[in-house]
Amino acid sequence: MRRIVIIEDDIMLRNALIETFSQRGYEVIAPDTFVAVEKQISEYRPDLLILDIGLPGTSGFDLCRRIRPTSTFPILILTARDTLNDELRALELGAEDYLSKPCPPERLIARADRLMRTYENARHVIRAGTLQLDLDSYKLSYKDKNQVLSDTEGRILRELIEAYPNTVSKTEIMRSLWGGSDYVDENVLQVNMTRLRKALSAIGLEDRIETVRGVGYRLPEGDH
Amino acid sequence: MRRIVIIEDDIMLRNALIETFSQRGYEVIAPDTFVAVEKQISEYRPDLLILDIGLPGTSGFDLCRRIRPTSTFPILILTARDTLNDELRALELGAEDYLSKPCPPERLIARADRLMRTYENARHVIRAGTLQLDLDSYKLSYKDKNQVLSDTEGRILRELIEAYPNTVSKTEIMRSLWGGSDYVDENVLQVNMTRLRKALSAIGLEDRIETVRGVGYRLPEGDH
DNA sequence: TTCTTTTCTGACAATTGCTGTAAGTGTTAT
DNA sequence: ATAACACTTACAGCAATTGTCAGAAAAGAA
Repeated sequence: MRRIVIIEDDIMLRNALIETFSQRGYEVIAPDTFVAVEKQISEYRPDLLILDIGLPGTSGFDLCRRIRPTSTFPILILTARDTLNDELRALELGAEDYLSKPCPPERLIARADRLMRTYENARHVIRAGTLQLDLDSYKLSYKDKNQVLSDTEGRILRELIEAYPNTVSKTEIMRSLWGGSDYVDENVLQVNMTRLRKALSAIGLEDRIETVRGVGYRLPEGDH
Repeated sequence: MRRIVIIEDDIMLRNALIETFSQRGYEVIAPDTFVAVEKQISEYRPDLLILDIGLPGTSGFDLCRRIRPTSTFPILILTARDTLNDELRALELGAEDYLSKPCPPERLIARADRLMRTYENARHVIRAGTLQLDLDSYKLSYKDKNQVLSDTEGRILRELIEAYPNTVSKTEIMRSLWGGSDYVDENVLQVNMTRLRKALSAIGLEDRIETVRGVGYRLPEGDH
């Protein structure tokens, strides 16, 4: 069952949207408070986010900007603000579609369905900025370049991406991949970090992983 | 450089579109005849297809229907037909976006850019009906299921998908993968076909590959 | 500047997965 | 019934992966 998160402050419209999509067999989550909601949205791991722009205490533009760097689900803007500039701004911020209210339910459904279908393959992809990792194949994509990682390399990079932009401790990585360091030498992590860094270099991602001495590793934020 | 194919019968509009996108640095191909044009379109391997609906001798709907089963590029409909039913029909046939004329150039560009960005990862994906194969990782996707194939399995399936729904001869597959049968036993193909079929079965694709006795193999059309 | 701690690197060997060969079985057409 | 074609399983060799080892390099503390 696919999950849709709806961020809409108008109570009647929100309820109508919940009804529209629930009847179509979607699981719908529609928070009624919107401050600092982006963490919740990411945790819900929706297949689609339907987002209004005018929200109390924040704006859909701000939410979009904060969500996009790590999300792999599409964002559909549904708003009463009908100017071309607003539409262009939303698309620039990473929204996939921009619809004006009022919108006939069948049109909204058709566009929503199409977005979820297009993003079907992104369900197993995680990302950090411009770097994406497919969790089934450990294929790493960055700009026009791709690199298939080995299993161990892929699992390490996954830990870093899922924590982006925070630091992951060596202890946590050792626990996740080898169940701790009781049965393997701790150097196994450093050796595989070297191999992973070499693979990243092959597609132009030199120095993408930062060592935090005495703690672990992280993918810094920035122009990547 | 990204390539855009434009299918538009109105000469002035076609030229305006060519100018709009060429100035943005895209390679633009805009045929001026439209009968049996879908084969050309597929051969161009565009990053985006911009398609009118009203065309002499055919319709954008028909083109869309014929192109979609094997394409991995997005289709953006640009039309004067402004009814909700036409939009729904186009989306149903697999179009990714539907814009009405007249459309401000900056809006068209923004939507086109967003589609090409979304489809960035599809540049290395080929498909046959509902079956998709990533050419970098040989990850096979079918409905909600995925399977990473070995190198040999992937290369064989690629031959079949690229020829879909036609038959590929055993000779052609042998030539493509092993340079013919001078240096390997011909049974190598049957053995690997068995392995490939086993991998397809793992994700619900029993009997997807059809043997054409004395000739080769093919992926039939149908409800797959 | 020196010393200690931490991290990195290259080489090697063991393990695992891949893949062609061989032999036998099954299917289809004559 | 027979021949031709296709499929399947097991085996062995090869290639890729991955942990260990030893030494080098880098960073921080004294």
